[in-house]
Amino acid sequence: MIDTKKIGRPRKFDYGTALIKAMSVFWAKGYEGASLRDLTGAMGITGPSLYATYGDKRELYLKAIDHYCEADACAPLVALEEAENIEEALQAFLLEVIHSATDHESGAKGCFLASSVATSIGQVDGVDSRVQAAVVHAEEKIEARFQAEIDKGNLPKHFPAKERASLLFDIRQGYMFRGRVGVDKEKMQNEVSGRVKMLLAC
Amino acid sequence: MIDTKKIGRPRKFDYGTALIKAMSVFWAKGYEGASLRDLTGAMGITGPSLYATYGDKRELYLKAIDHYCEADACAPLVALEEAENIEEALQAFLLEVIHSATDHESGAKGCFLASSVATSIGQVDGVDSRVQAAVVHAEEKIEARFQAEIDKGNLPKHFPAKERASLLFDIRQGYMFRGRVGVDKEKMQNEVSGRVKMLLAC
DNA sequence: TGCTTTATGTATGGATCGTTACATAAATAA
DNA sequence: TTATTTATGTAACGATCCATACATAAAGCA
Repeated sequence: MIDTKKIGRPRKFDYGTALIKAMSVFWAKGYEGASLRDLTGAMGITGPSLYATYGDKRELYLKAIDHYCEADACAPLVALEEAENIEEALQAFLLEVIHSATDHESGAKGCFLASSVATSIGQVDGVDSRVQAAVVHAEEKIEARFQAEIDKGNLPKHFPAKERASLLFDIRQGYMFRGRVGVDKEKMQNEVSGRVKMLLAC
Repeated sequence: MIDTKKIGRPRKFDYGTALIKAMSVFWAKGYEGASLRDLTGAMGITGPSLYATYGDKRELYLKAIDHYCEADACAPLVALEEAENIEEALQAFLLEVIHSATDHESGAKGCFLASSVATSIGQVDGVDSRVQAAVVHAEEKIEARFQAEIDKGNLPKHFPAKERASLLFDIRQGYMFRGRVGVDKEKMQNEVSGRVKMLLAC
């Protein structure tokens, strides 16, 4: 039931593609560091098109954050949920984190939320609640995976699911920061198996 | 041998105090978000005084980063090194991290390097090397503390000092990010003792 | 064919950005 | 005192910032 026919002149660019380009600019340069010239240049559109389509700079920024939360941020969580057993799940989660921290297709390093958006917390209306929601959402997903393993009997009943979930999320932040700083990818990968064992120890 | 007598009109403000004020502004607003108006206003000086004393905006920024690395960033490391035994050392380190992430005297939240400076990596000349050096320095200090305990026989010879050092640093990053986001301080403190046990487990 | 609707490109608005001349003030040195 | 040195405050510079007015172009609808 998607009505592709719309009144008026059709836009020449793709909404989502241009939004991803905008996200890349914000990711690399931050909110204040990303000028309208940078944004329109990367998006391949003019200023008035940007304002007509996305609103002002702040609204474009919030839309970029929402896109990151829906697309990029959930990739490790998907890997966590899809793996067969919990050990493979944690391994896949961390490897996906390292991958996105060092080899993101946009060329930007680290985590968009941790390395760029965090700077605008308390500065740009609407950012705080989004970042807080992203943290809660991720930790809940991780905890749910642990709990599912407990319920299936693969982890002991007294396994501290909540504590380990927040620990895994903190480890994620550590990897993301090191990715931004430029730490060698292989150095991070070598640590993964040892950390997985720790996360599952009782 | 400090020669307090200097030729020329003496400056009306204290170099270090004003630098800390500048750091607070950069910390809260980021490099691009901190305008010269913001900076001079917080520092209590005029534009020309700022340029004559610290150089341009970028040089002031780098001086603020250096100050943070020498003063604030090392507080948890000092706590780590001064504590009697390794368990108390880790506890003190993490509590100091949480304290600085949530109750820094400047009013800013999180870690200056992780929450603000990270955004300017690859954007402002001189930032990359400073952040990389800070990471290496911190991990070396932590590893040295572990190694000292191994040498004293308080930790087994096969204790993975390097891996645990980088893990502790990643946990630090996690706490700092959550401080920036606004996670409740007590929630973080409650996790500390459990994490200390994990960090020392073999 | 108009009429309406939406998107585009040009061109520019006022505000703020970082930075610097310039003249003045306050200290030491001769 | 006079000369030298350094810091201060005012005032302004060109550049860039985000945002928008305006006229034009391209679609569906009547």
